[in-house]
Amino acid sequence: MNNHTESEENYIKALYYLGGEATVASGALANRVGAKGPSATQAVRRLASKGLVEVIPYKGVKLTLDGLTLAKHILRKHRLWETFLVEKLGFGWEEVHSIAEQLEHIQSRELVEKLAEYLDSPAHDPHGDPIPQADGKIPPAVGKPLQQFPQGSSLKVVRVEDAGTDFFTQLDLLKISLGKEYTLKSVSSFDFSIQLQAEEGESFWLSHSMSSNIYAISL
Amino acid sequence: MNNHTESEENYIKALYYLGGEATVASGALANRVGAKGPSATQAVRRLASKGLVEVIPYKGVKLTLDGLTLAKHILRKHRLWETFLVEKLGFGWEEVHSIAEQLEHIQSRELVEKLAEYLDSPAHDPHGDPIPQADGKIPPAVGKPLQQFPQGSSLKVVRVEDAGTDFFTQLDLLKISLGKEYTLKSVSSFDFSIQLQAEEGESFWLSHSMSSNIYAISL
DNA sequence: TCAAAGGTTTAGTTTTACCTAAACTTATTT
DNA sequence: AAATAAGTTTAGGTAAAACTAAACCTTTGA
Ligand SMILES: [Mn+2]
Ligand SMILES: [Mn+2]
Ligand SMILES: [Mn+2]
Ligand SMILES: [Mn+2]
Repeated sequence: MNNHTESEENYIKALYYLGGEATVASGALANRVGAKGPSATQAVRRLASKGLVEVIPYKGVKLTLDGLTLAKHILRKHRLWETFLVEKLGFGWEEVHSIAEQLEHIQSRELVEKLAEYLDSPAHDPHGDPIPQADGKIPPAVGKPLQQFPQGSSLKVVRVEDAGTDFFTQLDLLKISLGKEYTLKSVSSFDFSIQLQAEEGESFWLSHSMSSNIYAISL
Repeated sequence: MNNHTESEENYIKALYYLGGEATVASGALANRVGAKGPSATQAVRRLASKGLVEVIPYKGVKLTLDGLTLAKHILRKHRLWETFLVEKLGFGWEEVHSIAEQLEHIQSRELVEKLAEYLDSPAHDPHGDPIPQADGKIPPAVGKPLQQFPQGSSLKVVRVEDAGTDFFTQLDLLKISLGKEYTLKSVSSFDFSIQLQAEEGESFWLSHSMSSNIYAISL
């Protein structure tokens, strides 16, 4: 009941990402793990025989309680490792996801807890995503997309979507990072681009595709 | 030419452990990786097709230059991770080997080098074993077994053999660790046990099986 | 020298994990 | 209600990585 392959764990994590506790179509699952339909059908059957998921043929797949617990544990490891890579090793936030994709499968309860302690039991990873805690509780996802703030608001960036390398590069070019504070000067009603103004320094415009992946709280 | 499975890497590492650049019998290899003969024969054929080893049927297997390079790189990762686990996360030196056995397979050149830097480019792991450097060079293995010191020598413990959990537990009970200095008071000619005396504190006896796994340099 | 012993490889299975092509369900549209 | 489209599962393969049993080399000792 405890030893899972890397492939199994990736399916479990995908299931959690796509549906949480809800039912997910096998095609969506296959797509998420980068496999074809029949591979997912088979994989899901292996998982069912281990009690990690429930399958209703032609209807969909759902995590069991055991599956849910495992999913959150893997996500915990993924995000702790991302935090380690950025905070301790000095990686940029765009580089860590693919390495954490490997590290999340390392099996050692003691390692996870020692790592968490070493990082001061963080509640959020370098992208602002909540890190599931050892007891399975998940801190709330903070912030809302920049669009949802009215003109003139003071806000602080607290989270960014993992929208690929180019997105992160653009963030770096614009010197946007978690914790930065801005005033939302204006919103274009033509293309929904947004003008931000930092404490000191000139203001700049953000395209809709950029701003929709940036989350903030108001100050 | 660059992506290897965990199994492949374990065979390569075993080959290096058993023979270095020399030829190794398939049975010894199988034994080392915890598999049966036929599994090793097959594995070794896969490795040969990737140019990592040379096989002469019924004679033995040998690492190619590529294989040797890979072996040292895996060992580098193994020992860097062991160092990390002890130095940064506070693991005991008996706990780290099995976790490093997993971590050594994480693939990211950048991660290895950032980790090494974070640890101040150590030359030796927590057991005193040399860590292969990025360029493939291997620092000399330091120390010689306690038996080889004459009575009255002043010595410093610099390395211990990985002789299993019970050995490490015993070391901990006796408060022996790397860097500790002792005077070798006497050697029993009956059972070859050794009497050590720390700077301050009472002296104590070490059985031959203990002392033969402890390496030191003279001061 | 040649026959037994020991070690290695071959042959044939199993499980995981992927694939394509074909068959089958379900949902939608006429 | 029937036909089509979309999505899912079945059928049949392949490759890695392990196993057991049987055949095959090599070495050695009578
Ligand atoms: Mn990530
Ligand atoms: Mn993964
Ligand atoms: Mn080790
Ligand atoms: Mn290993």
